[in-house]
Amino acid sequence: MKLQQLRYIWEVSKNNLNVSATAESIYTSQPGISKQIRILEEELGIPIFTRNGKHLTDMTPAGRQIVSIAGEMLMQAENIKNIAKEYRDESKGILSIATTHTQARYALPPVIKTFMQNKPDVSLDIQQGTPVQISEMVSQGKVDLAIATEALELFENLIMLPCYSWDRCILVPKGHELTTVGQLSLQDIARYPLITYVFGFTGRSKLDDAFNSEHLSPDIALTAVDADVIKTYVRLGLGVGIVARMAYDPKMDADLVALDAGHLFGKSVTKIGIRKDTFLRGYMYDFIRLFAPHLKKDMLNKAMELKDQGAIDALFNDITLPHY
Amino acid sequence: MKLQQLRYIWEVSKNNLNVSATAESIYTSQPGISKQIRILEEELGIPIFTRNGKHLTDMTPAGRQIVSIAGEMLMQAENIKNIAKEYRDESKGILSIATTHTQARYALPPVIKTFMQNKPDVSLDIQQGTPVQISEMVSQGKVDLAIATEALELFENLIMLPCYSWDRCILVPKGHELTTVGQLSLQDIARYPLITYVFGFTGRSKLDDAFNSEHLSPDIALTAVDADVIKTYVRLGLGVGIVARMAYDPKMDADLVALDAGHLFGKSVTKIGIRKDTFLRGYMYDFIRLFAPHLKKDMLNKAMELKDQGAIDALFNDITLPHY
DNA sequence: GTTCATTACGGATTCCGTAAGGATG
DNA sequence: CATCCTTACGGAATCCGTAATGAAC
Repeated sequence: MKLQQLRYIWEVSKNNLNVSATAESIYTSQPGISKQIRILEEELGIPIFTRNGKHLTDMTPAGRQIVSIAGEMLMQAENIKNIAKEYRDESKGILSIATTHTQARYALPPVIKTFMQNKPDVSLDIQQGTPVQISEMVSQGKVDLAIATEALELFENLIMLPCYSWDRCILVPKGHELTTVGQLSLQDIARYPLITYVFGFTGRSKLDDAFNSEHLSPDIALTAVDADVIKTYVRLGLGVGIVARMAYDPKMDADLVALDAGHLFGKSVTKIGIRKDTFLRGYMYDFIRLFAPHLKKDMLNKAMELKDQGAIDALFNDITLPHY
Repeated sequence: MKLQQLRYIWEVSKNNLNVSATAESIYTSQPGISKQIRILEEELGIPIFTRNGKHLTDMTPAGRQIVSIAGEMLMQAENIKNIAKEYRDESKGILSIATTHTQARYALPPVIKTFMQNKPDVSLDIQQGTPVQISEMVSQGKVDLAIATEALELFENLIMLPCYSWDRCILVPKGHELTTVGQLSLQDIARYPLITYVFGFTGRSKLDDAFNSEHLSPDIALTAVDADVIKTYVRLGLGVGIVARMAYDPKMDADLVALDAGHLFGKSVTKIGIRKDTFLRGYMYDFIRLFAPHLKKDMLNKAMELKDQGAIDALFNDITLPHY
């Protein structure tokens, strides 16, 4: 059994059982992979993949278990390499983060600015995607961290660390009728066409829940994946925007008014997702600490050791998160 | 990075950093190991071992972490092989158990007899040793299971499953004065020279605790690692024996009298120790079930998933163990 | 002087590429 | 017939043994 062989079965399983595509994605030859898989199956004495003639059609039950363990082993191999890198030069390295537009645009900039000043030898790699995409990326080890409000819970090999809570505000152009209403109600808002996030983005589900629980079916006129787009259409007078509060910038958005809506939709919590059993490099601790000051190194270690999300959540029970 | 290289550093670390001895123990050449370790260190860019000239003297901090992960990876490689074996032929295999004389001689025979009848294609390999030795064996993956009352808690990569509780009895020759006493007290016993287990064996510590708490310092005339030896000396009239109750066989030991001593020393619990994250073959579940009927497959899986001994103990809180 | 790790070197094996072959849909 | 996996084959790299070297205790 070779690590290389384990990598091949792992990669093939992540590429829809297509060996040719796998070969391309990892820059090697297709017969090479095919051969090594055969050798491994030979050594183990069982097939890992089921074949129909010359096509891989599925995985055997044993194959599934084996591939899953292989995945863990590959991660541990990465961990060993990272430990070595950390001891070689703890200031140098790469920090790759997958996140959503909302975070990258509104929550991360100050953190990243400070981080880059503090750790000039760490190069930052920020990937952007949908919540599901970024969760998958961190789950497969393609990035070190994911930062998101949604979807992280879908991958059970991740642990989630609460970072900050936030609520929403209503955006209207200056002079809009709603600015004259005191405390807004859902009914007030539901009278207007709404512009907000696409489903699955930036706490959109909380928003739907709130309207549903009051049996309102508002007119969602337009949805977008990010607040910049939403603001643009609010400016055009196409409707009332509902965005995360941190997306409203009093200076840049002086032509808009942000009305309080925290009481209408409740708080959402943005979390960092990390793959269980990952070796964290020193600068990763620092970055996390910058982003969420309550996540001190020992707190983080404690959370990483607990493999159970319930136990991790309990850890944070009596901590008040920063709120925006 | 090769699995072979990881195996080498792991084995060297388990052989007092002696490469020559390691080479012999795993039947390969010493320069081969030396070379591969150098190549690995070269690839990682850091030393794993510290050297004084040509002698390995210690491990670097990074090396310790790396070797520890390497150990986990090697276990996972074993797990993959075992999964394959299980699917190839679930009836065939080897079950290796490390245990103490007391278990092998008194607790295991009926279990093993039944098991061998049920699973004729599984060959049993019973290793005997001191509690510390057998705990170490299972901790290093040299056997599948350890069965013992003591020492398992010393190795933190093991989980312990309570199997049965037992207490002690006092052995005297027929007609001995003590047989006329009704309910025995520690004082009664402490008047005679005692013959019992060597320290570290078969719950010996509980025994010392009991005497200490009454400020008695009995005359321990003779200690032995097993009850058969103890009985022999009791027969010679050299003293009063204190052994585990299951070591008294009314038929074979008809010339001796067993006096109740459960109230004097309290219960001990015999446990099965298994390395965390081990893949258990089907017949292993069956064996454990035979030995400890309350350890059903789902119960066992639940316990194996919890990595924390405290949580495992909680699982068994409301279960009454079989008692001997 | 014995124990122990490293270096040197050669043969066997393994790995991985290209090219050709055969099955599937 | 386009896609995809397997087989065939050859060159390069790797692995692992023996023998020789040199440092540590």
